[in-house]
Amino acid sequence: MATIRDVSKIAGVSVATVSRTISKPDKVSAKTRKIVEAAIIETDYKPDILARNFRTRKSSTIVVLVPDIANPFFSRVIRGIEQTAQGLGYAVLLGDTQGDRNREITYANMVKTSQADGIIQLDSHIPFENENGPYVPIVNICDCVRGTDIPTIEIDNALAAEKMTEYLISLGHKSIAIITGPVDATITQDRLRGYKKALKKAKIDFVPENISVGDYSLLSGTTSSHDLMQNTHPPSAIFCMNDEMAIGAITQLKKMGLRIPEDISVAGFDDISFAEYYDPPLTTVSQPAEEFGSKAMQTLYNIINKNDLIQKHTFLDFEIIIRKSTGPFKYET
Amino acid sequence: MATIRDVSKIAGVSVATVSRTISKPDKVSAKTRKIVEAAIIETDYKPDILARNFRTRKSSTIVVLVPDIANPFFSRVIRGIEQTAQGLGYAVLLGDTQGDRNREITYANMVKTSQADGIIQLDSHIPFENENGPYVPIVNICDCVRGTDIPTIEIDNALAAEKMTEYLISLGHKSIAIITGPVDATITQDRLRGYKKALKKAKIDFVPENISVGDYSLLSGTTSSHDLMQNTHPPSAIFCMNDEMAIGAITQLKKMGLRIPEDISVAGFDDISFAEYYDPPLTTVSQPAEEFGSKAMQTLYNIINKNDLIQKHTFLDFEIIIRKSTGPFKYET
DNA sequence: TTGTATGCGTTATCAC
DNA sequence: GTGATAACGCATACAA
Repeated sequence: MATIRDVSKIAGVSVATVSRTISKPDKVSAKTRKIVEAAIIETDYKPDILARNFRTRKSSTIVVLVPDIANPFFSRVIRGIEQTAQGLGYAVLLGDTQGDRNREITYANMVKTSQADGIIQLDSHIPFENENGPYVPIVNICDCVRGTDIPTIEIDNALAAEKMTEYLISLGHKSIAIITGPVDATITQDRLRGYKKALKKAKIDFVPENISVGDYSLLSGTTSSHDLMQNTHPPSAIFCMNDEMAIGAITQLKKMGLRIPEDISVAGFDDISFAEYYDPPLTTVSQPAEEFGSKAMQTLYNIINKNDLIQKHTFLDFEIIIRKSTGPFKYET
Repeated sequence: MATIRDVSKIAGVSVATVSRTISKPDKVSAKTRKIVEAAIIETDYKPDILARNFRTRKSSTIVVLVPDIANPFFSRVIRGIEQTAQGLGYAVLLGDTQGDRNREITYANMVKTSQADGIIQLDSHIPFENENGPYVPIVNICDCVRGTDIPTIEIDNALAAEKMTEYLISLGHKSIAIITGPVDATITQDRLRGYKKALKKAKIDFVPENISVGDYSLLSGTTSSHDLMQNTHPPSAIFCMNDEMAIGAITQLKKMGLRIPEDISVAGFDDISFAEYYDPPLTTVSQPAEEFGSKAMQTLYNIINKNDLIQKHTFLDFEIIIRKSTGPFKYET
């Protein structure tokens, strides 16, 4: 493998000039630049990235912290991150944390040791032991932490939940249950707030019984929906905080002999690819998953390279997708 | 940040001894080891990974090449890789190639430049421009290249397809269509072989018309199944090479007014989590996705570290999962 | 078992 | 605009 020294010898210039030709071409005269470039080709010189990383204390690598890569929504986000990272010359280290805080911290430490230049966090934690540590480039997406000045990228979750609830109300539903994510997550609280707001606007009493806490899994959709139907006043519509739980719920409700949407409406969140292909096709909130990733990577890039165009808070658009899993409320006959 | 020199001063030993204490503790006397360890704690010394990587020409990082991370089966495999990699002290670089050969080569070059120590390839290419280049630790999984000596981890795809086809035949089906993946993929050819073998054993003529080439997407399941039903002799069963295409197919067939499985049977491959929750629940071939990943990482680790226990060819178990999307063949009434 | 000394390949500082 | 040279922090060959 040719080194920078080999190139400098062949080009008849110093190693410094070769280095400059590569990283700051405008600081080299056109003439010597040509000579050096020729020598680089002749020697088939490839800069030693490890040496460069070591010297510059940069790795051109970012780590993405994800609770679970097998979640279809997250994997789309990661695809968006990866595509944009490639374009910007960054590699993506995968940090599947399974929600484990220690793993988050382990990965976050890779930034402190310069193994990575920044972090994209998809969960609603701050992955540091103490916030007073050294400055770490980070952006928080999808499920954002409140009360910090960490740049975030999200949709207006409260508004999205409000709109979906309003839509269900517009269909005549008055007893609308909701299957949530983990209660401590910001995203859960935001969406719950939107849900309650819509109820209040429609002068429908909020019934605590109508809330069931899920964990975003298919299974939790089935168990939660089953539980909800045991209520003294079972709901006529169920709003799930992701599509997996909605699909789990529909499966369960069908098993109980209910027809969707004639007997009960079900709505989801995310608009994963399967939503459209389900039976019935799922009414849901569509989120721009890839754009989440791409915007996050772009923002992180700006932070790392101290571009002053850092937007502290980016809101992306969501869309209510109406399909066949929701329908008008019908009184029992 | 404390360096190895700071530690050596405090401990009153040479930097070499500190270095040894960390990487080859048994080469240091118990007494000095204690002293050094105390000094490490006192200074809160953390080895500079970048310097170490540079010096040792190793990165403790592997790259995984995946055609599409958003594919639920692949994301489970990657989860398996990542979990095992963490345990072995390796970081995982994500290489979403979108099937692009140039991207594969770009990522593969990271190994040649020591930015990564090895590769796990999930697609059926060899990610090198020429095979005569320097030796690169690599393992190939899921969809394996033939005729190379690259270690592979796979299920017996031909056998799995044969068994599933046999099962459909046992239900009385004689016109069994198959929706494949890309024709040039090893996995497609293997499964096709198994399918044909089962037909032959049952003395059923192979009908080229019964093959439709898909691309593993939901959409291709719908278009392929639609096409197949236009055949002069439409099939009474469709075997799809993944669950997404099976779900796409069922959606399409239902739209055409067909009942599953009364009018037509559909089987998939992979047993993704949604398979069980579909309506009807999908008959499919279950593959141990996480185990694929974990076995691959373990094997790659052995190769990188030249453990002699490298198994060139690992076969994992599959299982035919019979659910409700397949049923007995019924003559038209 | 331990210490000394060297160098890995690059970038950055400072002269010229 | 260019060159000489000093780091960067570590691991290791070799000497002791």
